[in-house]
Amino acid sequence: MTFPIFTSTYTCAMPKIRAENTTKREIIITKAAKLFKEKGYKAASMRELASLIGVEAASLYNHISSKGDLLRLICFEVSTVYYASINAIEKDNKNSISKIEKLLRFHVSAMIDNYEKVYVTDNNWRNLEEPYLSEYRELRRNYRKKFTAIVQQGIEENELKQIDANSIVMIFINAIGAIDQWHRIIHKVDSQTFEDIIVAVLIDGVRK
Amino acid sequence: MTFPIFTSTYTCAMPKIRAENTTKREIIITKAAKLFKEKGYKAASMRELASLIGVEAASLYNHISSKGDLLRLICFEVSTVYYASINAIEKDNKNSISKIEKLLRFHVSAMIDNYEKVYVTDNNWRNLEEPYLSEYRELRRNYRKKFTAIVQQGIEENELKQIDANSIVMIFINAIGAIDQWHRIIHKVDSQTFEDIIVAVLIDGVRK
DNA sequence: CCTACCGATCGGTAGG
DNA sequence: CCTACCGATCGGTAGG
Repeated sequence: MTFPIFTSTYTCAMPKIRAENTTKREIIITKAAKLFKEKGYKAASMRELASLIGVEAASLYNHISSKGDLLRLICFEVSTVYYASINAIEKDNKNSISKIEKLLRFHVSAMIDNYEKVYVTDNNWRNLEEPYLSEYRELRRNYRKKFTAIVQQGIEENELKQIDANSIVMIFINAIGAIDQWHRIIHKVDSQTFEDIIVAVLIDGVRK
Repeated sequence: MTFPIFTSTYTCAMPKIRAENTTKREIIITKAAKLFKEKGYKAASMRELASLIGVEAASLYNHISSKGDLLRLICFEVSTVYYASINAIEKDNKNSISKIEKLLRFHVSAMIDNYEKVYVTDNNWRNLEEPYLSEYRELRRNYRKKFTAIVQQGIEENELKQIDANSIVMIFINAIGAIDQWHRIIHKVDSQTFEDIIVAVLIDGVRK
């Protein structure tokens, strides 16, 4: 069996959010993302994080200020990367479908390359404390608005079906979460194939 | 703007998992689902649950045996409903696309009608304790296998694109989670329209 | 259904 | 980076 299908207009290799962990602080953040992903933010304890790193809990506080701070750092780092991507794509003089494809491929790549941090952000941002919670919520809302505008453009230019653009964006953003499950299991298809499948299914699903 | 599109083959009205809460025990379970959804299982406390119901925390234990038991009851109740649905659909003598549509509509309806319980199950089942965790994991795996078989049938009968069936199922199951976001916001489209959109986008996305 | 209370664990600080 | 320890909160029990 083969999985042919979609001619990629873009290759969209997204680098890791950070190339290598050098400082102790960065090691703590990375390990925290891994632990938060496995246990959930609330269920993860600073004592367990410390033991993963090989120090006592109290020692963590020489490098970071609190547990909530770890979550905040992760969420806003991910958000920054997402904004950089959509801001660049918005300025493209491409048609809507090309922009959407590029954005979908970015989402998939980001999810694969920065698995833990993206997962933690998507699933635990509600645990942020004020004022960061409100700030993050606004970033999220605004990101979705930008995404919706790109879809709306495609509807108006008759490239896409006449469907509510907001609904499409909600479906797309959720569908991409499938990568999480792809990541967990023995991969019957490689990451590039899976990316192609997601792009093909979603774009053909809205294409006129 | 209108949202035409998909001719529904099935109407698939799924009733609420339980019609009304009569016993105190059922009230506790329902309120627990609501609380677990809002705060997450770990972050929700039995004291807060008790106060929502108007009793002291200790009094809860006259009706349920533990916090973990509440989660178990919710997850396995949802699972039972899902199995009833897919077992019925499997036996249909319909083509693959009709079965998939019916299944998608069931998922959407179940998510809308039993919002809190389905949400809690999808997002908190990892907090189940053994042996229930293993049991639930197996149920989940097996459900997905049934779903995949229906998709595979469509691929082999040339109704669907030649794409890895597992990947399609992962995308579908995740995409349906969009209802959660639909549920949170001011509804620009009603639930029936949103259901139609999801079905249209996903089925056209895999249709040959 | 309540009061009273338990042992455990949490995030975080003081002080060195 | 550690030991020692804090106040708070947790799930749950005893006893009535």
